[in-house]
Parts: sequence; structure tokens; C-alpha cells
Amino acid sequence: MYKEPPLSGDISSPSRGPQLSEQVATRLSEAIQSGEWARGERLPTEAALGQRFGISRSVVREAISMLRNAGLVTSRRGSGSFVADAPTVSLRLALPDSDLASVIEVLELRRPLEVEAARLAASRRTPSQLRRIRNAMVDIDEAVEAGLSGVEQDLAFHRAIAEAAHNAHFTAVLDFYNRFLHHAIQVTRTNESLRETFMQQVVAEHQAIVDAIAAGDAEAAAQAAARHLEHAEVRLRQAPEDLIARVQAQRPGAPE
Amino acid sequence: MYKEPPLSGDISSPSRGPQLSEQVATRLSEAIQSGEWARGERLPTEAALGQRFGISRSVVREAISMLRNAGLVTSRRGSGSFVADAPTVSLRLALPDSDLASVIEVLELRRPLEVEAARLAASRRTPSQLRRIRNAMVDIDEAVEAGLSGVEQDLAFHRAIAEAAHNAHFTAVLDFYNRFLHHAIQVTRTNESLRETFMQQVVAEHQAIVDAIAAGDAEAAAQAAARHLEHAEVRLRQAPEDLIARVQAQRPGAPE
DNA sequence: AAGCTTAATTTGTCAGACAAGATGCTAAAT
DNA sequence: ATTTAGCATCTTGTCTGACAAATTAAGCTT
Repeated sequence: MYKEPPLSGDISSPSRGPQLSEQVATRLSEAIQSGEWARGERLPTEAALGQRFGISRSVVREAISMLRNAGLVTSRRGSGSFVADAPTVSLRLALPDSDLASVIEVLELRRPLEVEAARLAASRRTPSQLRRIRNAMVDIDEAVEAGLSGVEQDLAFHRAIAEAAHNAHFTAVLDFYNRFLHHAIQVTRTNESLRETFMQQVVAEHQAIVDAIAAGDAEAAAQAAARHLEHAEVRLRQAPEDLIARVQAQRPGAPE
Repeated sequence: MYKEPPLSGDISSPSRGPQLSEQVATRLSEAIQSGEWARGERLPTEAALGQRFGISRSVVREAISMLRNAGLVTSRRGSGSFVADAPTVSLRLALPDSDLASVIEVLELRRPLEVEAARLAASRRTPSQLRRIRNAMVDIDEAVEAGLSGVEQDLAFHRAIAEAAHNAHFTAVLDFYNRFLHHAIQVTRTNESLRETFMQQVVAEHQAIVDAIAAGDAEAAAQAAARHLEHAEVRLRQAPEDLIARVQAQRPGAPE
């Protein structure tokens, strides 16, 4: 039995304006969302699609790449491209600047989340998660002793706590925003490393959070986290201007 | 004068696992987000990038295609690819289910954000923003008296508070997650409308938040918001199962 | 100096090829 | 007969080279 090709027609003739690959992506997207192919079903090969639309494989690949980025399809080498079975939604927002005001704006959002994450972690963490949090804290010290900044380890420490909260939304949002704090954390850590008292203070604050989580004391964990983040913001504001500029300059190929 | 390429190193040698184009996209993305190239600046040609990474132009194109789709760069034929003037980053996550557990997971994240937003709004709201918050509260009552559910007005009320916090990240994240709460809020509001005492309770809670924000009392605003959200969760949990199902069925094209 | 023409660049598209996995069939082994 | 090993085939990923289309810059004319 012959079945009329659902996506019919050469595409080159009508619309010449927009990008070719975009048109194809749009049509494929519509076809998928209209249920043309079921979830998890394999869609035609790139060659077949190219022939159907009368375009080259390159364009098909670009179009499918868009759909893949949009979370509508997944591709497996050697196997094919499939309609995603777990559709995703995306939050798009402007890339924050890296000046002090913008960083503090991000910190304002991060603080209540980290505090709540610590609170939840205290009452929900599994033994293995507690172990991972403790390891992350040790990793920070080791990185510092090795002469590194310890930024990655610092972020990993906070991520371990977020994971222990057993709520994927916290890790998602915090991961998302922490990407913009690399530089800011580097500044505070560099600043802290210049004063022995600051360094001890940070270690003590981390320790307090971990102790509260280990004890399962949700309120204490929340308070310890709140204290830590408030102090971190203070330490960031107190960082000398020239230090901010200097750390910024350390980034590979920053100024010209 | 020779300048060491900021993004150095052949990429093919170390990691063979993940997709090549994905690695390149990641490295370019990091470079952009770390300010490697300024906003609106042109990045190297595809050929140059290919040479720098030791890969073919196809892979560079795929990588740039990803960044373009992610809103980080824009490409102009004949001219080049540029860092987007208003670069955006996207947080992608799985579409939450609408069952009770998933809704409560979202609420867990929303609560600390709404509380902090109320706290900030109390100390930062402009007179016009206070007016808008009050109007939003009135709109809820009017919608209810008109026989509507008031879900939209309820969300608008919370959004007005978030806006008064003067931090775009709060509105962005809350807007994002509130999309998934339409149904849940409808359930609670429907449930509340069935009992006069619940209804009065909700109005009183809203009033307490607004009063604290109007008075500029940050702590009182935070506490009032926390109380409201805790009670809302309780009211959601107490909603009869059949009510949840009934409201769900009202959604356009819900069941098959 | 201003405007037009032309050449050089750069992305978009095409075409063909091979590499890297994945799938399914066939034949051998138990 | 069932399982296993090998093998042919298919599909996506990457490479290479080429041309088309659009932009940019230089040069030339006036």
C-alpha cells in the first residue's frame, strides 16, 4: 500500500529568504509536534530526508542539529535520529555581566536557594552523599595546599550539598547560575588567601554547614549556610578593586 | 607579533568519548561566557577555528550551529559569526510531570525564592510597584466575584512582588517555574473556593504580605510570604483526589 | 573627495568519501 | 536447537574540496 509522503515537496522553490536549514528545521519540528512520528520513534535517515526535501545532507544535518539542541530529537551514531522521549523546556535569559553589581544580583538569587538546599540536605542526605560532601570539603584544602585557587572544588562542594537536597530543580538552577560566579569566587578566594584569618573563617563556615548536615539539624544547616553566603558577599565587596582587575586579567587572553 | 592562541591545543588527542563537535561547542561557549570575545565582536573564521583546534570545518560549523541555537552567537553570511549583542544562555530541564510529587518539588524551589523576593520587595519597591501589587490583589477578588478561578490573577500578584524585588533573575526563574503551577494553583483555588474559611484565610495572607511590603518591613514580608506558601502547600495536599482529577480534565485536550 | 567597479573574504550549500558504531543475518560451535 | 562468533550492511560523524551568495575592502575613475 502506497502512503503519501507526509512531508511533501521540494522546498527550494517557494521561499528564498530565510535560511534553508531553518525552513527544514521548522517543518520537521512541526511534523514531530503534530505526532508525525511517535516518541522514541526513528525518523528517516539524513539521506532520505535530503532526497525528500530536495536538499543536501549538510542542510538536513544542520536542521536536525537544531532540533537536537531544542531537545526534540536525539541522535545515535550508527543507529539513527529519534524523537526524544523526554521533552525538555528551556529557560533563556540574558547573559549576566561580570561587573560587581551583576555578580551581586546573581548572589541574591543564589543565597536563598543554597540556604534552602542546605536545610533540605540536612534532613534528606544519604550516608554516601554526606561522604561526598566531606570529600569535597577536603578537596578544597588540598587544592589550596597545591597552590590552586580551589574555585572548582568550592563549586563542587556546594553542588554536593545541592544534590543531597534530593530535588533536581535546585541542582539545575544552581548549576546554571554558578557558571557566572567562577570569576567572582576566584576573586573572593584570592582575597581570602591573602589573609590568614579570612582563610580560617571560610574553613570554619564550611565546617559548620557540614556538621549541621551530618547531625541532621535542618535549621542549623540553614543558618550556617546563610552565614557563609552573607560573609562571602561581604568578603567580595571588601575585595580591593585592583584585585578584581588583576584576577580578571589572569583569564586567558582577556585584555588587548 | 605572534600571539599565542588563547584557545590552544589539538582537541582530538585526549578525549575520544563525547561528540567532537560537542567538545568544541563547549570550549567555545566557555570562552565566550568568560569574556574571551567581547559582545558583538567577530570571532575567528570557521577555517581559522578549524585549524586552531585541528578539526575540519564541518565540525566547527556544527559547533557554531549549537552556539547559534543557544543564542550565544549570530552568523551573517559573507561577514562572519559574532558574539550576540544580548547573549542568552538557556537552562534546559526535563518537563516536570503534573502529579502531586512533582508539583511539590517545584514548590520547594519556589518557596525560598518567593520569600526572598518579598523580603527584597519590602525594602526596594517603588510607589508605583506598590500600587501595582495592590491592584493585582484587587484583581484576584474581582476575578473570583466574576466566577473565575483567578489563577492568572494570582500569578500576576506574585509576579508583581517579584518585579518589586528589582532583580531580574527572580522574575525569570519564577516565571519559568510558575508555568508548571497553573494546574496546581487551579486545584488549590478551586479547593479554597469550596470553603469560606479557606477563602478568607487566603485573602488575609495576601493582605499580610502587602501590608509588610507597604510598611517596608522586610522581615515581616518574608515571614508573611513563608506562611502563605506553607499554607498553600498544606491546602494543596488536603485537596481531595477527585478534585485534582476533575480540574485536570478541564484542561484543553487533556485526556485521550 | 565621492561614487562605482572589482577583488578578496566568509558563511551557506553541495557532493562524495571514509571512519566509527549499531543492527541484523549467517554460519559455526556446543 | 540454541547460542555465539563473525560478517555484511546501514547510519551518523567527520573529512575534503568545491561553488554560490553575500559582505567587506581596496582600487579606480571622475
